[in-house]
Amino acid sequence: MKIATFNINGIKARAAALPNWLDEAQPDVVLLQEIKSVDDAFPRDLFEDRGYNVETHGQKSFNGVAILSKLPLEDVTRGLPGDDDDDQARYIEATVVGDHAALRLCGLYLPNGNPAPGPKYDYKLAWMERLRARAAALLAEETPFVMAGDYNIIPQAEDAATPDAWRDDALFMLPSREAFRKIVNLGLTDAFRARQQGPGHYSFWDYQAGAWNRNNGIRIDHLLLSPAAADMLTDCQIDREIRGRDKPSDHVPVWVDLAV
DNA sequence: ATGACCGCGCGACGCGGA
Repeated sequence: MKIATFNINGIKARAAALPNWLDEAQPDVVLLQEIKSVDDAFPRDLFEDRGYNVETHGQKSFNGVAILSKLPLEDVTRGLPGDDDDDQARYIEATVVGDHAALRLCGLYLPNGNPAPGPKYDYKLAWMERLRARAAALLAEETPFVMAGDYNIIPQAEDAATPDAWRDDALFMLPSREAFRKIVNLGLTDAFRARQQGPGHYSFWDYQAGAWNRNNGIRIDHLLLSPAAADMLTDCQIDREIRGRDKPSDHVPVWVDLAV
């Protein structure tokens, strides 16, 4: 089962590039972030015509997550537990049933957190603690799961082309990386690092300052696997080249193949 | 990060109905 995460930076702006990539890459499941659309305005037909089931959790202008799946999506839940006052659309879960196992899909768009310090940074860290609690709850249930999305976290210096430039940024500051490690250290596997080592692997390049042409990227889109899901891992890749196409998102897809 | 962007909603604007 090929499962991808992709921050598309606006579904309307990606109405051509996203279907093109789907037709080529043929993922079974896609966790989308930054749809920047309310549910009613999401162009479901684009995906239903290609055989995908569609579940969205949108809001006006900002954020918004969705799941596309060739398999039926069951027990869909919207929003990250732990704060009833949080009205930002950043989290969605659903279950797919494979040949051997049921798999919980957790799609997330973790807050950027800049400027730091400040209220946006406090929100990021609080959100990460809620995500840790959710991962711990799923582990306690022994539900195999994939927690994937735009984490807005550069885990290590090797995950940035110019790490010194990010030292005081909310994506790379020590408390951010500690909060990320606290989630991983529950027993989750960073799928990409289970398959690939070394520097130079990125999932985001800023639109500004020729970042793509200079390969000034960062790796911030991650798929964290529960132990049972990690045992099913057969591949993990970054579809880097689509960043160079017409009207690209500033992120590219990252995907795993799981023998579910 | 940075020389270099992008997407969105809003409002302006044009249009049609009162």
